[in-house]
Amino acid sequence: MTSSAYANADSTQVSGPPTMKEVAARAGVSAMTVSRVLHEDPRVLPNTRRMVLTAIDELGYRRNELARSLRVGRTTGMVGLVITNLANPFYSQLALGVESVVAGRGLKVVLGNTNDDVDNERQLVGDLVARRVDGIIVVPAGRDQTHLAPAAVNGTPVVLCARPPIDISADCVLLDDLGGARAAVEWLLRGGHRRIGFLGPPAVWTSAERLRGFHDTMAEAGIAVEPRFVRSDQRDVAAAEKAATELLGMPDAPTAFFCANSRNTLGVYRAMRHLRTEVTVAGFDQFELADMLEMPLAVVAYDTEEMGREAARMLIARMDAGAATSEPARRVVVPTKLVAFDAAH
Amino acid sequence: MTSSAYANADSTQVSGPPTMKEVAARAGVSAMTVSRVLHEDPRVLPNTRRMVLTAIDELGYRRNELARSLRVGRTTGMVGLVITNLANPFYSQLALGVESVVAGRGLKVVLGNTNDDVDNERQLVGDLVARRVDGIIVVPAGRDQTHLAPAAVNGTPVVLCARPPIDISADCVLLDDLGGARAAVEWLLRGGHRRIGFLGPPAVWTSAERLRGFHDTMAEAGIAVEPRFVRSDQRDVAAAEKAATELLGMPDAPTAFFCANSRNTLGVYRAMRHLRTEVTVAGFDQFELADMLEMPLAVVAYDTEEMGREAARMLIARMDAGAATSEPARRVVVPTKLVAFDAAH
DNA sequence: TTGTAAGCGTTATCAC
DNA sequence: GTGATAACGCTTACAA
Repeated sequence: MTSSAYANADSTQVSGPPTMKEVAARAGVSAMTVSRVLHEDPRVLPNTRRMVLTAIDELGYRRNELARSLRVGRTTGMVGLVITNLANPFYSQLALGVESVVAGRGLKVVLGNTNDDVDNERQLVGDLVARRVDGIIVVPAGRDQTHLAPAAVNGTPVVLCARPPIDISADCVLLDDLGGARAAVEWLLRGGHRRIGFLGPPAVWTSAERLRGFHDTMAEAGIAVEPRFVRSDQRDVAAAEKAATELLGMPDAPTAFFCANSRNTLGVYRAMRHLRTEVTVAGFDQFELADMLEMPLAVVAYDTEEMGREAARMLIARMDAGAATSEPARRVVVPTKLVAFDAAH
Repeated sequence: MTSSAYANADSTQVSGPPTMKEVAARAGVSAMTVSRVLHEDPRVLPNTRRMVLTAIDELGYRRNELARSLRVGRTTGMVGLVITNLANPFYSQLALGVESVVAGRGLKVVLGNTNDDVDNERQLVGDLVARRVDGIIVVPAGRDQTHLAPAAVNGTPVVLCARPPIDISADCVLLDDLGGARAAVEWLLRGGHRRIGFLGPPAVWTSAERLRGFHDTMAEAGIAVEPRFVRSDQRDVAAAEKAATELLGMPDAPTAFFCANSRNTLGVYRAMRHLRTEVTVAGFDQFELADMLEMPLAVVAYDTEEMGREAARMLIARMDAGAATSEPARRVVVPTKLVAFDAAH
């Protein structure tokens, strides 16, 4: 009957959420008995139990999980997820995958956005460790990963995502960037293309790998890559369109492009439409309407959510093993699949 | 010199992260002095300070924020964010907005995904309260919001997002669903359309409002809405395409559609292309390539990230005011803007 | 079956 | 300047 608000109003000052002691007092028992009821200890008498439950209900009591984990030892039921940019669908799908696995274990996700800034990342990770999360999944922003080393995080399990560990030992889940790039470029080569351009974002590890795949595959086919056809600092569609327009305006322009992400693919499409030309594109990332574009197109598709799920599984495995384990770091590679679309319409 | 790992190895058993007491012992001072150094208390002697800092460094010590918030009172520096589906760009942008504001205050975001299930939501919110988050932002999944009432969350500040409070008092940030819908339908009417279809997802509040805007505007124009032209259970693009195809196959088919979200807009576009017809569409949600579709199109655009930012601002205002305040619940409406594209290409 | 005491890691308060 | 003590809310170990 009495709501929590009224119950609190008894005291002169609002005193925050009700505590176990208050419940105990109201039920006329000791705090331990309340604790036992909460733990479904079968030894408490049905009567006592009922009184405690009533008091809990009346006060709107909830056990303080912070205090609990302080006493009972080390596990807080929270895992940290440190990503570079939530607005990017890649990362939000990753987050979804992580969340789904982690929630299945009753764990919560504490989120951090780094904007690809290593200092933010260092700070965030430090904060998560200070909050005693049970593990951390991070998409590392840069080459400096010293703050992710086991010693730096007091042994908190860490799983890297999308980019590999550098100078530290840690589990990681990677995408098959190299394989995907090769498949894409081979598709262009099979189409008879020889003058192929590359468009990508500034070189984080991922796009560097994709560029490497481009170079390797071209080299193996005995085709020289023209440096003027390689552009890799387009962060958004507009920049990509501009770069594509420039390349397409060159003498002996490329007849095809390999794009390291969907923003660049979209940029080429826009450039092509505006110039009323036709080019062939193979690009990383599946995207909405890819099959409807009037352009010979293939995309490198993959399951981002699965990457997140796998990262979460690896993390949980480490957590279960306890910091004690010194199993060598694992590395899982998520496969890619080339999906080609007809230009016909 | 000595790394945390080695320091721990002193004891027989790995004993978790180093504590303040261990730092104190190593520095030859009391725990209080360590605490004071951490608080930059000017009274500690430079020498003592240095010894403590050294010990901290050697042990890789980090203050336990959980224990800290237990002692120092109520604030954990975490806010809960409970959304329905992270994979939906709407929610990930929302999350980004929330994160950016909240991070500016040194707060962390604890994430929860409900999949639009009220039971999940209830559970999640309960969990967050048990973890003593300082506030909660939630996109409520259903009409039953009793678990979000102030009493149910022990007075933890709650801000609702995208959907209004029902039978409870709470701050909220809404999108101008009604206004956006009216603008969209008016645009179609100005284009001379009379037989207009409606396509939308199953009726959560948001799409119900958009449907209401459709009906209102049609009624005011003195045009009868044909029930056979109203379909609202398309959850994805494929279902939307199917529905659109059916409507377009009817005798006296619609010449235009108002779509309650981008998935339905995309479905119409696909149907149109496959049927080689032309229809006009006005739809909620901005999306990539909207300007490139060969179809007379207008979209209702809005700033999702700003919604998140606003929600975070409201929450922080409540948190600062303390649970004590009984200011009436505030309601902020984020405006929409109609963006029309030329079909010309 | 239930209660008491001690302690998890930190800090406010009051001594020294 | 620095330290002892108690307390935050809870639970393990032991006593009654």
